[in-house]
Amino acid sequence: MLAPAELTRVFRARGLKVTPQRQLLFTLLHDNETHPTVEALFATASKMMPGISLRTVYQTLNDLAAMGELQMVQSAGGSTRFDPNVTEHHHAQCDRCGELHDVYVDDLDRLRVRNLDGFQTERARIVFSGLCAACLSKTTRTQKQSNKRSITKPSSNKGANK
Amino acid sequence: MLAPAELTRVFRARGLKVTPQRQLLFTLLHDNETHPTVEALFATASKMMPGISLRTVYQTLNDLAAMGELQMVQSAGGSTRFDPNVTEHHHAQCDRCGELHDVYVDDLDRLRVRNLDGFQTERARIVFSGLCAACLSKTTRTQKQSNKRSITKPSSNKGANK
DNA sequence: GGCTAATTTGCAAGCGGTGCAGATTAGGTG
DNA sequence: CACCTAATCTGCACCGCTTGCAAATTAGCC
Ligand SMILES: [Mn+2]
Ligand SMILES: [Mn+2]
Ligand SMILES: [Zn+2]
Ligand SMILES: [Zn+2]
Repeated sequence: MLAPAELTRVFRARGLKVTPQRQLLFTLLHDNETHPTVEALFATASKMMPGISLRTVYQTLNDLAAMGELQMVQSAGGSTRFDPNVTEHHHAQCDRCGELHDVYVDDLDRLRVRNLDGFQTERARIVFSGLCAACLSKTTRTQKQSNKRSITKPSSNKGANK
Repeated sequence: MLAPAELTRVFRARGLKVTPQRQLLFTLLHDNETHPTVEALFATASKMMPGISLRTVYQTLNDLAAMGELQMVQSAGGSTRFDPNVTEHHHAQCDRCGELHDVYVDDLDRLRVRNLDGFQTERARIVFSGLCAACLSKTTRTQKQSNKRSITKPSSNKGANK
């Protein structure tokens, strides 16, 4: 997602108004890696701007998503999450705490996929699930670590974290 | 999912009753590759057993899912789909007609995943999206085929379809 | 055939999300 | 700066999917 100042420009250029509600959401979303739900954003926004409407949060997020500034992510069973990271990436979701973490896969096109006969693939989304580092350490602190094998071998990770 | 006769045995062994409603759903689900929604199953079931309750369909499907006989698949925006294929597989969803097709990936563990630091992956689910063969042919029949490249190269597919 | 716990059913209610219409306001105009 | 108007915000009703609940029914055991 673009920075608030740039979004402001883009909105005005399109004849869209830059309201205080929108400005607030721009800043709440910028560089936000928590994959927040509408409710989560509404809660935070309400503290800073009492009276803001839940409807407005829905509206603004949908608009941003339609503009390609946000990605919508449906995680099982819950409400839609919004992701200002619109670069190609995937997610790892913790079975215990439910948090989503960004992961990056470079060699997706090397996958051998069977049974795709005739299907023209445009995108692929991967969701890994398991236990996040935080929940894992809470578990192994008390109980002996079972030797489950990861189904993915992590790459060396050189320069992975910018 | 087990065959109806075997499910009957399993249910009785657990002290669960094998009602006509359950038996009907067992057969409707067996070898069903359509990834039906509750509504779809309810519609079909209603024709064969007028008066069956939507609530019962929900109940039974949830029970079967909890027993590991069905996989629940959430596809964006709609209702949950149920999948009697509980072998490890993935899905290709058509952007136009919404249908889900099973696909198989053998070399998932060869993926290089960055940023997984500490996450213990148990499962990975991939959803490919694009256009299915049927929708694609309807499109190319009228408009010149754009030379979009698939992001996955299909494997040779020898013996892929059992 | 009778008993009883499991199941089914119908309906109300919960939850996430959207349609709508009246009140409000950003931002352009003179 | 005051004014105008289209864009926006708000509150509320409502929708689609799913679950909770309790009364009525029934499978499976004796
Ligand atoms: Mn993300
Ligand atoms: Mn499937
Ligand atoms: Zn966690
Ligand atoms: Zn299609």
